[in-house]
Amino acid sequence: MKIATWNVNSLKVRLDHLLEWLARCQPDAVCLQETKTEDSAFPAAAIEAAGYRVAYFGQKTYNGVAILARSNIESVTMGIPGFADEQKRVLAATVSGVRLVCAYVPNGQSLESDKYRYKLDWLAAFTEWLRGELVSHPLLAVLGDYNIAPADEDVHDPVAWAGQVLVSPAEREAFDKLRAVGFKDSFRLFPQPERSFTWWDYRMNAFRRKMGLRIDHILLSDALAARCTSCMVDVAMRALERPSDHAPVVAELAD
DNA sequence: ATGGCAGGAAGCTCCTGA
Repeated sequence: MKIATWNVNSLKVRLDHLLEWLARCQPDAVCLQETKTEDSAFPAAAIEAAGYRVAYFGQKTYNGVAILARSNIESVTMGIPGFADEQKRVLAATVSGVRLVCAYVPNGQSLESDKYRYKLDWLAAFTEWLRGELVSHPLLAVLGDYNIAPADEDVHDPVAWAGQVLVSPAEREAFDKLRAVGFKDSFRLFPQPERSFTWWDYRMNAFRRKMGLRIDHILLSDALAARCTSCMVDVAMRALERPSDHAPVVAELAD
């Protein structure tokens, strides 16, 4: 089973890229973030024509998540239970017996921002929810845009980024705490190229200059990590004309 | 020290993202 996560930065703008990528990559399940699309405008027909079923939880302008799968999408839940949130950032579903959580973690904007406090509160609620989910769903994968670069090797210039949002100690502690619930960062289960990133700023030719961050992740429960045979970043998607600023991350699970 | 690129909504400019 091939599972993937991709922040598309507007599904409307990226639909052609998505369809081409589905045909080339042939993932069994995909978690999308930043669809920026109201449910009434979700391009379900085009995606279904490509052989995928869809579940979506979106809003206008900001946020929005979706799960695509080649087999049935079951037991769909939206949001973090018990955490009041106007922003549509979490969608969970079961596909082929695997529980998938699609997450768009808040950005935080800056350490001084109210949005940073929201990010940390959000991560605390997310982590406690997943602690329970792991008990009821041992085959659990949490895929998404975490907006956290877990370690300095995930940052093109750790000195320049030190103390900023996406790399701050409190955010990394929150990521470590989530991992400690019982997840492995699938990307780090395998040797990887140096300077592997999943996001590059649109400005300053950041992609061409390899100035990126690794902030999109596929976390796997121990039972799924034991079945994981590969994890890679599909960098080619960032090199296209009018790309998303994020590249997909793809993991393979043995049957 | 600042803005830089992109998308969306609104509407000819601003907010947000990361």
